[in-house]
Amino acid sequence: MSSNAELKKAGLKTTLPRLKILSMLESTNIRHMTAEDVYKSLLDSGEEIGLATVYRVLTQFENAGLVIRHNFEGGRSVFELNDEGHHDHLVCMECGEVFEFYDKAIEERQRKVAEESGFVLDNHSLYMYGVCEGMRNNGKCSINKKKLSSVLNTSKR
Amino acid sequence: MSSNAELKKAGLKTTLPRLKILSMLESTNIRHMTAEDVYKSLLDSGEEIGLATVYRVLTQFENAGLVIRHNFEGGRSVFELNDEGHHDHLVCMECGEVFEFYDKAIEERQRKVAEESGFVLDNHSLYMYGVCEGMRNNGKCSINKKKLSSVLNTSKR
DNA sequence: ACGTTAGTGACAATTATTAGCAATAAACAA
DNA sequence: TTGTTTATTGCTAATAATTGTCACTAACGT
Ligand SMILES: [Mn+2]
Ligand SMILES: [Mn+2]
Ligand SMILES: [Zn+2]
Ligand SMILES: [Zn+2]
Repeated sequence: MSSNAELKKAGLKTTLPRLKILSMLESTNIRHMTAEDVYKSLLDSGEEIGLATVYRVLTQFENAGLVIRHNFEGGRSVFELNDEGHHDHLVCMECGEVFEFYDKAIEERQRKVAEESGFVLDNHSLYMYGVCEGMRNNGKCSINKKKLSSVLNTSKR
Repeated sequence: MSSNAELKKAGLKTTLPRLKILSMLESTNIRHMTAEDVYKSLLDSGEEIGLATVYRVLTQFENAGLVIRHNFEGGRSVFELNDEGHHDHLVCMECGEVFEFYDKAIEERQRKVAEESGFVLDNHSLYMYGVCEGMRNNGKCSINKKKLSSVLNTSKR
């Protein structure tokens, strides 16, 4: 489906900034970005969009279900396109690499726990932090460090 | 063990502010508090401690393993005493109530997933968000709302 | 008690994010 | 198309949470 149609389906007027942000998210090879990452990425490709607009649009996308917002350690929000189904995250504290996974057993147990506690679940986040194989073995990760910097918390950047 | 000894064991000089914060955390019936909650709670009991000191001390406690920092939805850090063992959290988005749970199966699957991905795990956080039974049934929760306000994100307060 | 050094308190500075508002640009009917 | 309406944008200013600075104190060891 075209970005244009995606926006329409989400009930959002198809404006230039929204189109640019959405198609950037769809074409980038970095799945998890902060608002500022998005802003800079657009700047790099010659698109001038105000930072405030980026924040606004990302929040609108979140409410529309187009993107997912994450609160990894470190405080700032990280966004990813909501294209694949639900999954959870493994974050390397050394290089910032993010591995995604889905574990049926975990999801089922979560439902069970919520049910037993009388909760009606809306959503959940499971973040696991550690050190990836690459960083342990040869101190270098398979993916571009610089680009992923935003996932690491401030003290480590 | 006395708060005094706890600090010593953690390698922290036993100062008045640290003692007050630690013993407050040990005696309060609110397990999850923001830095400002801690600050105000101390003020209420007549203890004057600078907010910056509260932030500093909580971070020191975190590094020493005395407290755990949480990043629930909404952005701000929430702290709890690291006295019981590890557990995960169910947060009610209506009233802010926090339920704690521990699920062996989930923990085991997490270890498995990490291992398979080549990660050496350091820690993890599993937060589930929903609506608790009390809020669904009669719109009122079993615990003091005002005191828990800090757990809810800004837009809902 | 005394001196050394880490810790504190008040306040300034940052960082991430949001609010306000005049200028634009979609949508849509004429 | 063109004009009208109204949402959206791009500044910039404002907040909220947290951290940095630095002179003043208070622990700790002697
Ligand atoms: Mn993801
Ligand atoms: Mn807890
Ligand atoms: Zn999950
Ligand atoms: Zn757990």
